[in-house]
Amino acid sequence: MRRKTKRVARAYHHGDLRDALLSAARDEIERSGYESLSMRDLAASLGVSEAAPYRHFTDRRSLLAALAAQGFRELEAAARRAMAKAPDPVARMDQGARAYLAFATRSPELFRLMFVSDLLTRAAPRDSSLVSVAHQFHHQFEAVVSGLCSRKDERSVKAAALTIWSLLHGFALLRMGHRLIPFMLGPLSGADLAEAVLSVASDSPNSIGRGLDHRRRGPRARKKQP
Amino acid sequence: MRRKTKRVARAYHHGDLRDALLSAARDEIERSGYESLSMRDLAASLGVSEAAPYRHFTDRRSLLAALAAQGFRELEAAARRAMAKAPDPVARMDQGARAYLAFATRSPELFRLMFVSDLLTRAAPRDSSLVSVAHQFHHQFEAVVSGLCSRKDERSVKAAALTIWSLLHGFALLRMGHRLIPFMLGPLSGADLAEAVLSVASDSPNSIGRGLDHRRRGPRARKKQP
DNA sequence: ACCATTAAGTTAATGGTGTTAACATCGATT
DNA sequence: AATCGATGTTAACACCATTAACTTAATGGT
Repeated sequence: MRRKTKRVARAYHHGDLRDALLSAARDEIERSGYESLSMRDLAASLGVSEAAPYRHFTDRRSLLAALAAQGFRELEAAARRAMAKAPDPVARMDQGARAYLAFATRSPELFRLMFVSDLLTRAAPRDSSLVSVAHQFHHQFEAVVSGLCSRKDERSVKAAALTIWSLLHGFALLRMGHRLIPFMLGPLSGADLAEAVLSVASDSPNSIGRGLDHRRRGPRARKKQP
Repeated sequence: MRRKTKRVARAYHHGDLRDALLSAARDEIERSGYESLSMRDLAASLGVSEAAPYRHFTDRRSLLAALAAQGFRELEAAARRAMAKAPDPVARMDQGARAYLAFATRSPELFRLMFVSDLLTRAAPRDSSLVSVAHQFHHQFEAVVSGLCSRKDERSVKAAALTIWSLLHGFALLRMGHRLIPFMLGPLSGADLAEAVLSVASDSPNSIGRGLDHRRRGPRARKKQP
């Protein structure tokens, strides 16, 4: 229904099916959740045969992976744009965090697909381009946090980055539980709460540094990773 | 495979199918992810016919919902047990948070099912008992955080609870991205990172209070505050 | 002791799904 | 102009959730 009917109204070749699939799939998952996306319905909605999508994506999984990769690129771009006009590192962090939360709010299902689906963790043929774009995203995030940290050693920065990311990430996800959230909010407005979270995010690099120093007895008492 | 073969080795009635289904399903989802759980395979693995499970669960969804509800009860019990011997509110929070993270580590797929699947948010016939047990869980969580807060008004407590929960929740989920995490960790051990996160969790109630006061300059600057 | 009821299994069928093989069409290259 | 590869189609296959209709066995009232 995109721009297909424009041409001859019955062209044998769609002309732009790959993009049309991604775009239609994206609309569809926001409507009904990514778990219930049906390849057949998708094809039908574009007026194309059941098997046509498989000329462009080997799998349903790979279509979803492409969607997720597109989401990562988009999120990175949005964050970059938001941070562009920030004067100092603190403002950069703040704007970046806002962009992250805004993305999760605008496209919750895409966000879930990117971060909590089994695409990145399960199944043998993991889409390598998806993995690389996800890594790239995290790299940029660490750079932003680094600007915020007083101590720039790798340990501190990585700890701070993952802590702040955890906070934003968890908040974004909890906010999606439509029925749960009103119960949790009480008299609090969503905006106020977001401010609270963001203020903690800005403060935390210091706490993290203190935390790491406080708790460690021996230089590196243990090397194991649970 | 439970205690079925004990009796007569070919009893027409299984005797304990409901529990057996839940138990087998739980094992299975931790092995292959909850999205790919198959009712047929499940039935087959218990030596029972394809339709048998539907005598105990109306749906695949409702089986998963029962699994999730069981998870909530278990998590709540584990947290309660962990917090039982804590002398003060700070220790309570710490122990509760550790129990939460430990649960997510021990049963990652069940955790995903409980918190980021579409069970609680999507679809018309939402399992009401699941919703209520989830609410109950959150209520207990708020009580723990309340003990940690200097200011006990509802606004502050709810903000603190959701902030701390966000942090733990996000960390638990990020830690599941098997391939992502080594990349994020760098020279940091997982245990050290957990300590950092936990220390922020303990500190944050104060930050949150400050955050809320600082940032608000709207019309009704304070509504229920002496 | 009988029998009706019912919970808990069974088999068989329905309809939907991802996916693939074999064939068809068309735009582009030679 | 003939060909060839990319893109689309049709017709299958295998899997899966779910349901209808039937069977078995245990239970409880008389």
